[in-house]
Amino acid sequence: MGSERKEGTERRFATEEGSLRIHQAIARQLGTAILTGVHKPGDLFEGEIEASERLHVSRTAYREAVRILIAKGMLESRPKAGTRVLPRSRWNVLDPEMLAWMFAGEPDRAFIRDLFELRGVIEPAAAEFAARRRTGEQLDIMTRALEDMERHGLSTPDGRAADQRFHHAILAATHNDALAALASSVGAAVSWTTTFKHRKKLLPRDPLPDHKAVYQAIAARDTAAARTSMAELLRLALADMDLALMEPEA
Amino acid sequence: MGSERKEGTERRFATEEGSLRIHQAIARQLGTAILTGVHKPGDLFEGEIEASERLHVSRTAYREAVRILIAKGMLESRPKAGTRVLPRSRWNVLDPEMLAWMFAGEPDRAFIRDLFELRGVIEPAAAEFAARRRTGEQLDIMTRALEDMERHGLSTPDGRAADQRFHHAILAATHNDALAALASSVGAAVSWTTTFKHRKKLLPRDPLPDHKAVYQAIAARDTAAARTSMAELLRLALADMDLALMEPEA
DNA sequence: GGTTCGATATACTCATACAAATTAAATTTC
DNA sequence: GAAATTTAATTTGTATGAGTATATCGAACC
Repeated sequence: MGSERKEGTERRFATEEGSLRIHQAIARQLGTAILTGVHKPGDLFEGEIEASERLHVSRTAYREAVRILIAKGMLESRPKAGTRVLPRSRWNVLDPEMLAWMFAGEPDRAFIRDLFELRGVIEPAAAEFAARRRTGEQLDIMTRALEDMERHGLSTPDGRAADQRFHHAILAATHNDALAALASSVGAAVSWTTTFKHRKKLLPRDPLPDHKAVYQAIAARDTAAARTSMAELLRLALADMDLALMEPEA
Repeated sequence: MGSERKEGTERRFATEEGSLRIHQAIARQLGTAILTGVHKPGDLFEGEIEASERLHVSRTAYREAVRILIAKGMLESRPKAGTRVLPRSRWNVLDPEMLAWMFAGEPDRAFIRDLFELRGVIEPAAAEFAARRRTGEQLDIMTRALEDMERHGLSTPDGRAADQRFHHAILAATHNDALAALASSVGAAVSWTTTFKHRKKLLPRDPLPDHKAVYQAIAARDTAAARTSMAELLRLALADMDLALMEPEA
């Protein structure tokens, strides 16, 4: 036991695109397992030696993976006590990487609802701040994003990326780092919306006019209009979303 | 070179309270250095060997520290390219641990302002949701928190902890995990408010009536009143805060 | 029954060796 | 001479084994 590790080659893990270091791959694997409920809060992990052997990685790599998850509030580890999953309330569910893990698989519907509710709270206010504080450059970014959205349409990845860029630009234009930090969370919700709606083949409404209304309000520095138009955009998006979430899985 | 490591004892790092593992202590040290601008975005770190030797820790421990900071979006590392500080926009500034590092030292005033603005966006909405969805148990928690606040006063650590518990309970009562994840961010702002005001010796106003108004609205399930009373609480707190921030450092 | 104390399991730290990956330079080729 | 290709060098990444520190559990002891 110990001479079985001699190949020494091909130690990479494929993912959707590109490859990850081992520790990162393990972190993703464990993180996903926790998010999907394989390991529940309070559950105790096996020891480092067992775990690393079972996963066919070194203790070093495994430990670094665990460090990552601890940094995200998912795990806790103490000598003798072991490594255990923390209560959900301690997880940094807004962490960009964690959101990526969630949305790589089939994300929890309740959490999508929560994320949408958060959008509803954040984005109208953000739009108002953006209307007040945006620079010319930031407006240019929104202009281009909107153009790209129109050119590619929301059915293409390029179009969806442009959609995200638009919302991201608004948050950046608030000139508030704390709000801007929520960009990835909002982005995850944005991307999921169109993905979901598209999968359901129900594109009942062209979202572009809504976006343009927001854009024009921000361009005109009309704070009140920015807020209300963004709220309206979200209200409609949420309605579509709720409709999609109601139905059983395709 | 190599026989100098023989003592083998007393390898702990003291902090305000308790002790940290080495990797965590290094992570805190590096994280704080980045937050205070010692290492700026784009800056390249020294190599792992140099760094770990300079800090008198093993490469393993140093690397685990770096993994933590990477997990929080502050660093990036690639073979040959080295380890460098990411742009501020990539930092997870809402991460609880990161907030703790910030507020251990003298936090950036601009960021405090941002955090307060975030509170202004989040908490009124949260109060409204809480008024609609709170359970009896959650209301009990608020009740006790308010009692503790009244008993201890905001000048004591116990009182301030109760203040945080109150706001935390409201976020929990939204039954929205995404909103609840912002508890630590809001909490940091809450705690800094009273600390700051107290340091300045300007306690012009008893914040308890404001809190009671919010509490009663939530207890009565009056969503509109919950929102407006929370907004009012924050408006007043912000006014005090701005006043304190205007003045030069004591 | 509570308290102290010791054994034990577990994560933590260290040191060293080697592998992989990426950048940069050197070389070839057109 | 410029572009593509190969080579080399540097840095992080992974593996392994030995030893340390610490929290928990159980037993002995008030």
